[in-house]
Amino acid sequence: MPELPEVEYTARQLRATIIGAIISKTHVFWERTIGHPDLADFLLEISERRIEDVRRRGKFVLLDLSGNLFLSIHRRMTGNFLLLPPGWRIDTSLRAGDPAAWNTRGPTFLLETLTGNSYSHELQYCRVCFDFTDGRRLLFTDPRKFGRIELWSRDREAEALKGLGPEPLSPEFTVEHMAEALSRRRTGIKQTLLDQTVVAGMGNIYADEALFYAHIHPLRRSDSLKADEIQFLHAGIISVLTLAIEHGGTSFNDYRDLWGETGDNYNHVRVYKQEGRPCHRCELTIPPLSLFGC
DNA sequence: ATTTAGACCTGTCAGC
DNA sequence: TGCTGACAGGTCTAAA
Repeated sequence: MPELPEVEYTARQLRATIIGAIISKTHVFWERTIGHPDLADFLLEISERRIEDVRRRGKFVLLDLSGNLFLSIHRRMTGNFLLLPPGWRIDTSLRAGDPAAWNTRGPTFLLETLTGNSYSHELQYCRVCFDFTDGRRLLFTDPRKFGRIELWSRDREAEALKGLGPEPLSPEFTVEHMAEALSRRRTGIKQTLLDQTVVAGMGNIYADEALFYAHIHPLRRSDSLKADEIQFLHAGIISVLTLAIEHGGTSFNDYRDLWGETGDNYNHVRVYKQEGRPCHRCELTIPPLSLFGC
């Protein structure tokens, strides 16, 4: 479940590897992965585009393309990128629309040179494949099919990304902004942190971690937080995200980097899915949510 | 305007 | 062993 740090890390890897690459052909194996425009226009418009830049906004990876276009890619739960070197043969005979491609687990890849390699599990779930003119391939794999890829004109970026709140690691993310947003919410503070209009890029892991940092219970009503608590929480969000980026993201099960490797922030998580383990702050073990203490 | 429930998906896992 | 059902997880839409 990639959140901001995982997306940032991936964006950096893509920036270092695919800027300048030209898309020669795109294969779509699960049509609903393409969210905009419709599939026919998507395939028509993306052909022969050069990748000019790689950006990140919230949990979106943005690929700027020649012709004033950009791709927005949201991995949702299980989406991942894989960059394959030249020489991999894949069976592209299955296309969106083929019952076999729609109803089974995905295309069959013929891996002549790397049989039994660590990628095989991922390849089974390839939903979209971008072929580059230099022979490399960028795959979008996504077992649960929730991920979305959209193609937009760059003048319509605001429309494509509408509803996204401030970037937590930029100056636009202020304590004042958070205080204002929290004062209008009566739900639990964790749920508010997951609202992308409040702050872009937070998910389950880093919401939990930031709240632990600030000594705030996840179920506290958002509008009950005092000024100093909001200040701590603001600092906690920035701290846990920055640290996680430095560690290359957190892998629990699905997250992989561009080469199929797991991140190592798992070893730095304090509370997310840590029930029953020793607390980093007191001598007790971490209790279930309802009893969350120190 | 905010909040909640349902939909989208499929691998995993507990329980039988 | 094999089956069933619950569950996870981010975001969007419709309904409250």
